[in-house]
Amino acid sequence: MNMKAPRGTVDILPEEAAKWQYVEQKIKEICDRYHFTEIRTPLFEHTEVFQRGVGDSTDIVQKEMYTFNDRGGRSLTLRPEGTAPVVRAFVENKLFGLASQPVKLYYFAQMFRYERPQKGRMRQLNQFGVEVLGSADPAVDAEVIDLAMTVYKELGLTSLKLVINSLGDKESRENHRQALVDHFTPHKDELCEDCQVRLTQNPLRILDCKKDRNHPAMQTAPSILDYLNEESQNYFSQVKEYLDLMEIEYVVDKNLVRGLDYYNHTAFEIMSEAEGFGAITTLAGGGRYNGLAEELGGPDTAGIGFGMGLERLLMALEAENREIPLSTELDCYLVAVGEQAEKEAVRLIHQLRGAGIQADKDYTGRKMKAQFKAADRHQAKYVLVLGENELENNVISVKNMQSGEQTEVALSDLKAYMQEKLLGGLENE
RNA sequence: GCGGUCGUGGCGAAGUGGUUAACGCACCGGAUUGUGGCUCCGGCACUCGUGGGUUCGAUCCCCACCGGUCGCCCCA
Repeated sequence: MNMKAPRGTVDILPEEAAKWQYVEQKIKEICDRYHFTEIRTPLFEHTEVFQRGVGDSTDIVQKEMYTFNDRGGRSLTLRPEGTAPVVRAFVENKLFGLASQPVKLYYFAQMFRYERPQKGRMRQLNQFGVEVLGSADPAVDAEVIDLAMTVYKELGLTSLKLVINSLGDKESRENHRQALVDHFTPHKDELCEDCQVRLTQNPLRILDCKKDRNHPAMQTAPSILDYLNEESQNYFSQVKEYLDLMEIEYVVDKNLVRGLDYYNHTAFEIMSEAEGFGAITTLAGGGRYNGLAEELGGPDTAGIGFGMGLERLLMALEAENREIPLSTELDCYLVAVGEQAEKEAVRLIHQLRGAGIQADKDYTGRKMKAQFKAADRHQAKYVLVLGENELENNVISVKNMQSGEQTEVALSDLKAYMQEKLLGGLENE
């Protein structure tokens, strides 16, 4: 019997989940400022969406997808990335017809990739992502990159590296592809196995092969940047100009290729340079994908977006020792002794909660001393003691755990008293 | 998919082919018959990842599997 979480998956427990909430809330707030709105798409799609969208020759489609047949014989796939589903939804729901263009979307979603897990690589992973459809303005490329960088910066990360490149338009890509084939074919036997396959399937990918990195032919390989036609060159320089205007630092890496077929023009990656971050340094990656909507059955629509790994974001925050502000205090803990008191406690606690006050009590039958310990553990600001003495007089003892002061309050006044103490004025701490 | 390494209580961590598997933290109870953070005392491992095998006997030896971890490939 295997009752463990499947390989490459993890449970996010309350303490950790609080960090996620903080990060997600912060990101949503930034999206709001950039005027992006949320989209939620299904966890799985027809397999063809990814085959056509992401590309058959990609690693994702070839070996990383969680694909299964449902009871109706349909081939479905747990989404391995976010762009294809969002573009599919854009096309299917005819968002290209909306009055407000471009359509600026963001999502938080689980992704699934069948890979060998390691630090920063899960089989189920969480991504925040953004997609802008309906504009081929280079300022949008810059805006999307700016948004990603802003998320990291506002969360406190500093050891970042933004890498950009241009893959050019269709014509530029085809010319470059041919040049690559011509260049590497004479050296085919000297390349690694993977690259020999890439030579015919996707020669562009040879450029970011780490095994063949030092091959002499690599140094002299034709750069995409030399094959950009005028329009593509112009586009790329405008993107860079906008980044410069916003004072966003970047480096151009002509070997930045990105693994997915749909990319053209702008491609970018954001990496962590924090110490001890591990072998995997990519925090987010994205690019432009003009033509993808058409590939998925819609009108020719320009698009750009990125995916940001949230596990890796949390790791980066950890690596840079960024404290996540978490409130762990509890307003009040109710200590009840005796059967009657227990009953009254239930009524009171319900009342306090209804008044906007955090309240909790013991449910394990602990003695008074142990209940106080529990209150301490929960970092309760106040402990409300209800025992026989209090019940007799229709009062409750309110103890300030920090000062140690304790006073009696009439049961009928408790709600108002606690509201005053906890929610009343800013003068209370 | 490939290679290295690891897998003992809630957590951290000793340990030996052979009767009761150290210790620390946490937790529970008591000293203190209604009050926390300190101290003292006591309690807390009938799967030592799982399944086989070797052996008179295995947590410790061997094999397989599962999982973690680090790296390769590639990516978030």
